[in-house]
Amino acid sequence: MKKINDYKEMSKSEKKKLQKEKKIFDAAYELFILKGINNTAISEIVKKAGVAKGTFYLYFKDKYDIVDLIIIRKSNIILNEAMEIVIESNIYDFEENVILFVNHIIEILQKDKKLLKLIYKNLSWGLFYNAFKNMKHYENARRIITFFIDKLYIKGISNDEAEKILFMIVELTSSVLYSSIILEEPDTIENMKPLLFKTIRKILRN
Amino acid sequence: MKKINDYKEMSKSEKKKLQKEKKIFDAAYELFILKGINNTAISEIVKKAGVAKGTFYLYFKDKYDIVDLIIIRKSNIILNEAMEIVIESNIYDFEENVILFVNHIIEILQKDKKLLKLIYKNLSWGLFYNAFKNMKHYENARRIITFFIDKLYIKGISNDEAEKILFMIVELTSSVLYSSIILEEPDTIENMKPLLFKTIRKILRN
Amino acid sequence: MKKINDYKEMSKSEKKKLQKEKKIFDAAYELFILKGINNTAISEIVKKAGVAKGTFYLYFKDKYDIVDLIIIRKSNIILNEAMEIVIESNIYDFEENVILFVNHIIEILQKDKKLLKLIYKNLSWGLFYNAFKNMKHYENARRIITFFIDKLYIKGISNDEAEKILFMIVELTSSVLYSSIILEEPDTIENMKPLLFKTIRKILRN
Amino acid sequence: MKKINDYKEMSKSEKKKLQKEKKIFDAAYELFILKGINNTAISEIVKKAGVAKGTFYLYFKDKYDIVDLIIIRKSNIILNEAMEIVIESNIYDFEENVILFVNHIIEILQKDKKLLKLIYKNLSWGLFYNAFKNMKHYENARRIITFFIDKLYIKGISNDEAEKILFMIVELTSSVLYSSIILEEPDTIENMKPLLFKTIRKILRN
DNA sequence: GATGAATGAGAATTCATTCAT
DNA sequence: TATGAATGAATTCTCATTCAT
Repeated sequence: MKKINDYKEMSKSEKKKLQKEKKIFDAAYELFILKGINNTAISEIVKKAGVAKGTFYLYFKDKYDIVDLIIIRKSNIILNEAMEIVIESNIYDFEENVILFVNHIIEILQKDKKLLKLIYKNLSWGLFYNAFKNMKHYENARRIITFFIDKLYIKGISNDEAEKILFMIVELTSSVLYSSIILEEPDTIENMKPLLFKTIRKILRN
Repeated sequence: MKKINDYKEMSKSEKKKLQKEKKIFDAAYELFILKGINNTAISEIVKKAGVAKGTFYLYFKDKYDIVDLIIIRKSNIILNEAMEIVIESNIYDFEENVILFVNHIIEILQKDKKLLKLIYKNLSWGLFYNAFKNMKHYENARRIITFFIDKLYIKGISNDEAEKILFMIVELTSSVLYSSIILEEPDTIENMKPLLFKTIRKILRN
Repeated sequence: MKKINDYKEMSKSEKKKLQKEKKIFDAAYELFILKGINNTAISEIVKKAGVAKGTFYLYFKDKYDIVDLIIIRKSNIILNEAMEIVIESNIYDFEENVILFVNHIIEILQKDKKLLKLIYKNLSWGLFYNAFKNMKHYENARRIITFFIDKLYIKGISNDEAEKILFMIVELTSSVLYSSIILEEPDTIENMKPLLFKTIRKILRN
Repeated sequence: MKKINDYKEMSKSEKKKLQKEKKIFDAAYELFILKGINNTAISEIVKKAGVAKGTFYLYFKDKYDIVDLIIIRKSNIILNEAMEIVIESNIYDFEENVILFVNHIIEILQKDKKLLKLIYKNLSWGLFYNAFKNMKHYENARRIITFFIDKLYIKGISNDEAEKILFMIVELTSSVLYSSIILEEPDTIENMKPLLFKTIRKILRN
């Protein structure tokens, strides 16, 4: 079987293809962030990417195909960074771990409002969860999920329930993030944070 | 200022105007529910409403103008119903009141998935909250919000914090509702309910 | 009920609409004749007609909508002319009538090869026959068909069979016309004519 | 000149070429039958054939190049079969021979409506007639044509006229076939048959 | 000979908005 | 007020053909 990651072992044309895909992906990402998905025409994407219109359809089904990819890839990066910080902190209290984790995500998305907007409006738990659970490329993200679920299991919570708790924390966090960062409702993220963390702690306790 | 509610006191032409507005509103609602907002053209709305295209622009700025109205009006109805049930229950435990309240909302939206979809995808806390807080027509909804905030105040929670807690409960509930009813992720609403209620109780406790 | 033909009684806007339809129709006809249907873009039609692209779709479903109209209208004109000639000839022999009739059609289409091409390639008996049989506007054409069928009835041929014989004469004639005029195969129309007439006579005899 | 038929004497690479051509031809035929010519893209043909896009252009000029080939080859097969039946019948009455011949063609095309559609819409007498008259590969079909013309010659009809009569019978038959089988207009093929045969007999008689 | 990635012109269709009536 | 014909920019998507490998 062909190893996907071995960029070195790829033929020249395969590399070229990958680069072309990246060009289109990057152009789309920038435009989505800048003008929103619905206001970005494919003709703009290909123009920015410097490829022909037809080339777009060689690599993607439509705009929304790219949106899903963006969400998965970007989330993956952020989640990995957040986990990295948790590990490096050398803190072993689970509640603190979660707060640390969430806090990093907040900080990233606070800086990148556009990305937050894009992710929030197009995220579905299924897309997110299954991508990480099943796909080859997202080993790390999968490990994060498992980490949380395992920790809750130790606290006497079934895997099934743990998964649902995780889901609720994610949903609550992303809702609060979106509303407070983008709309500043009901308050700024700075003012929402203490209550959000308090609420997450409550949810994690029995 | 003209009193809006006094339908009886209106002149004939004013009544006609209101009826025309209602026709357009109703047609738009049905179509949004049926085909989604983006897939509904103004030409379809006016056709269904039986008015001319130009007439639409006499009453509304664009499609999204109507969407906001729909959300506010429909939410208002549902919230009032839910509050009615709380009052009629003669239960005076606050936690139970909230659960009863949320449960009714779940049951309504479980039956009307289309409306849930429409509301969830286009709801913003600001729209919702401010509409009820400030507008004449939504006295009841305003009273509900005040009811909750007062109850939390008695428990020693500041109005400001109470409002945020309310916000979080609303956001969490709507996220869970949407995901579980529409996508059945991470599980059906029936299976999510116990955990959702448990979580809400946790959030309400100190 | 509104009389369709009363051009005089039409409102100004109705007249305008009719003129616009005519403009598009005429432009399309000329282009179809000139370059063929498949090689004519709607953008060319509207450009030639001097209207906006959207206007096209206000009057016609697509290109082929116009093709059908062209065939029916043009056939109607030709058939009426041919019948006129039969009547004016004061010949009362049925066989001669048919030959006279067919001969006129040949002469018209011999002069207008482009129209022949258009008609032949897109004609279906159903379109043709039913249009004349049922539509208000084609009283004369209907009367022609009835005339032939009646004459054959007198000769002891059932209406049903008469209709089929008519169909075969039409099909044979149009095939021969198309092949001989457009492709000069197997011979020129002049050289085919005698045999075609002979064959038609044979078909009409018992 | 290279003998085309000697498959055995071909070099390996020549065989390979022929096989590749056949693959493309077969794929195109199936797709044309299935979806029509205009709705079949070259990319689909090569995909089905399992060759690269560029390869198509090594063997054919365009889609329509293949269409002509299909018509000639398929017609050839059908005509040969029909002739076979005439010969095997041991009937020596010419009129009966023609009817037998036409009847077989009807039966084949009645079973293979798709092929009928393809052939009819793209058949021109010239293509058909000249292919059989001149090309090496269609000796049998050529002999059939000669057979009919000879028989008519015996009846005192010049070769030239005989050819035209044949043409008219073919055109009439194919028109009736197409219209009755595909469109069921003016009636089903079963109901048209008696009249078609009667008409053909009339045409053949002096 | 064979490949298939890349091209980009071009087609059909939609639809919010305007404005003369 | 109300109408609805007209607009035309904008968008998506297709596909025959080329050409470097």
